[in-house]
Amino acid sequence: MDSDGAAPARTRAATLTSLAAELGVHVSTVSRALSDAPAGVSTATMEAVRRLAEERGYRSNLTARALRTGRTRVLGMLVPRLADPVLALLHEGVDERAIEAGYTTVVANTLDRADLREKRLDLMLQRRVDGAVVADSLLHSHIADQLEATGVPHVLALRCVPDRLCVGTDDLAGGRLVAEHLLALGHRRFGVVAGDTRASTGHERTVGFLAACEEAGVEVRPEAVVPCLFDVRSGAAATERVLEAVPDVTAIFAGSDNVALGVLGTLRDAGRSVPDDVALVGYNDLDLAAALPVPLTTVDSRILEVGQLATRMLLELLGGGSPEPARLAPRLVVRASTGAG
Amino acid sequence: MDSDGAAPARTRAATLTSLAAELGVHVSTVSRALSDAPAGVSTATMEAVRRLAEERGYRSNLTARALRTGRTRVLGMLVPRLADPVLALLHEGVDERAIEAGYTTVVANTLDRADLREKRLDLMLQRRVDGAVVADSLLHSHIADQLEATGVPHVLALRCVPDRLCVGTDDLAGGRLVAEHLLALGHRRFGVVAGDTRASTGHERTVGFLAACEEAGVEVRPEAVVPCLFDVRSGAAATERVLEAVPDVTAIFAGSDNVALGVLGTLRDAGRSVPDDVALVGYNDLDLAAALPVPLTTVDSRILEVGQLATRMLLELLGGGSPEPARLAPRLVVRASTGAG
DNA sequence: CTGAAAGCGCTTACAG
DNA sequence: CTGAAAGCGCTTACAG
Repeated sequence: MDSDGAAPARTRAATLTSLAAELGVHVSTVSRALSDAPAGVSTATMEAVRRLAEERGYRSNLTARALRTGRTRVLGMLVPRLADPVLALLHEGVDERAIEAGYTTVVANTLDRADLREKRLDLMLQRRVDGAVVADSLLHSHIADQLEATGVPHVLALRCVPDRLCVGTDDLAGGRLVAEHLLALGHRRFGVVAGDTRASTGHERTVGFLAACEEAGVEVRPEAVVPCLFDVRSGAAATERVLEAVPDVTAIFAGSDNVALGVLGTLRDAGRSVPDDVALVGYNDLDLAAALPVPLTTVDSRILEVGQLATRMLLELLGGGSPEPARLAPRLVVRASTGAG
Repeated sequence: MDSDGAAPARTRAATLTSLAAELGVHVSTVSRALSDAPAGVSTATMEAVRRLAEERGYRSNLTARALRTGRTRVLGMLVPRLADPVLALLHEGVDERAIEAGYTTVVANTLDRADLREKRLDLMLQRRVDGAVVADSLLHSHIADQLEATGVPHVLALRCVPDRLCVGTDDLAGGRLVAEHLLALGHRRFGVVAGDTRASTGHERTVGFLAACEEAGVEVRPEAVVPCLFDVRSGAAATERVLEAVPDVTAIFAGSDNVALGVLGTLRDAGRSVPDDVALVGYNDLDLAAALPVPLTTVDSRILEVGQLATRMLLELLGGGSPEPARLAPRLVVRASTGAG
């Protein structure tokens, strides 16, 4: 560390004005010469300006530019929790496309708490984000309305809300895929560790699953469907209740891969093996699903694509377009946890 | 979506100037009345100003404030990849403390690639971040020097570099803990799936492990130590080489829990069970370690605390202080994958 | 092709 | 306690 004593007096950063002064031209000339699409600037001055800018290590001040142009080129992103691998992946898709388009992404954890969400959203608005990707919607909350009221352009991602611009996976179809797979294998006694049914994801996956069961004439008792948070611990606890409700369960549908990990732990502690005693299906197809000692059958929910598409739609919105809501088709990925392989 | 036709002409956002005009006072008065520590403002005007601000939904423009004050109150964060749960956790610690202190965090993935790192860092500097937390350092790269050259205050986190302000875990000690644990269990034939040894984390964990083995008079052949990336797939591939080098291996040290997941997959495919045939130890103690069907012995590397501390140090730096580098003590967490329980 | 001016929204010494 | 002015660094019509 600074073992060489006091930091050297940091030289003031170069500005358009300082460059202009040094070159003896007007600041507006420098601005034009350095702009992405230089219009009406002689090649000679352009070269001179760019050379000096390079030499002085000039870096444009995006704060000043934002104030002047009224556009920050910053996109906000609201997520329940970025440390959840599903949201991390979504963020990756969003950020990738944002960067490509010259935008910076700012992400905030809201932990599905209204108070935090409000604070973080407020801060984003103070920072004047040009738009927002919102991935923490709950079905019966007012977040979508609040957002609408702020007037900031936004698109919901992953978790949808009726009648709102949203991009997600078709979770109803995903739930159906799981049920059809398990029914085809001959299973009839089901448990559902549903994940968070306040969110459209957990809700629709469960509804799709149950609908397919009903159509097949297979009853799933209400007590066999237990909601929980989308994390390992909560999934493990919910599984205990499922086992109480359906002691002779032969197949469990978990609302996410993380939840499935919790299910796995509880089954292990209960002395039941997968898939011999109980078949297990997760959701999302995270990396870990394939890596588990017993690879997990799951549904590829195309999170990365959802993130990319959400950004594309948001940018379209910012450009004055009217993007259509979208639901990507989920894909069943069969592995050993349902007896295959 | 906007089924109700064209968006309503969005009313221009309130500004200090618009509030001042409406109240018939000077803009500077409004600014003072709304400041966090209002100095020299009558209670009457303060109340009037705040009431109107509330009514008009005034939100201060942080972009303008930043330009004026020369401080953005934004902290940058450079990580290899946020979708890696270790970095996601680090970010959580950083962001938590940053928010508390009134700062916003901006994070960028550099994928351990020099070109991306340079681009993302440059963008951060154009955004005039007040400081940066750097978690993507490599031992023999020039990133630390480049950062120093930019003059932006920064602290390295997790991955350290000699003679630089850094906060991380004592990975030498962590590697030793693992070796001592396995030696005490009687193991003598080791494999190391080291993770990325270009980073201090992977490097020091391995060096600590080998040093403890050597002191115990136990030889670990060079071919038994295989570096890889800190992800599942790369860990799985490296394990194959370890098994070739030491066919009768009885214990494997993985440089991270994710790498351990890869090891697990390869052992499974090779028909070797954990812990009966091979004992396995990971590193980081992510949530998934405890949740695995065979719970994973690992080292708690206190990632969240590292992130919190890194921010604390950075803020201290910004305040003119001279924080000391820090290395948190790691803790061994013994579970079934090494035969316990 | 270049210059001069205005202004984005704020804060902060400086007067009074 | 309040007002008036300056200025952060930029961009963009408007002249010439």
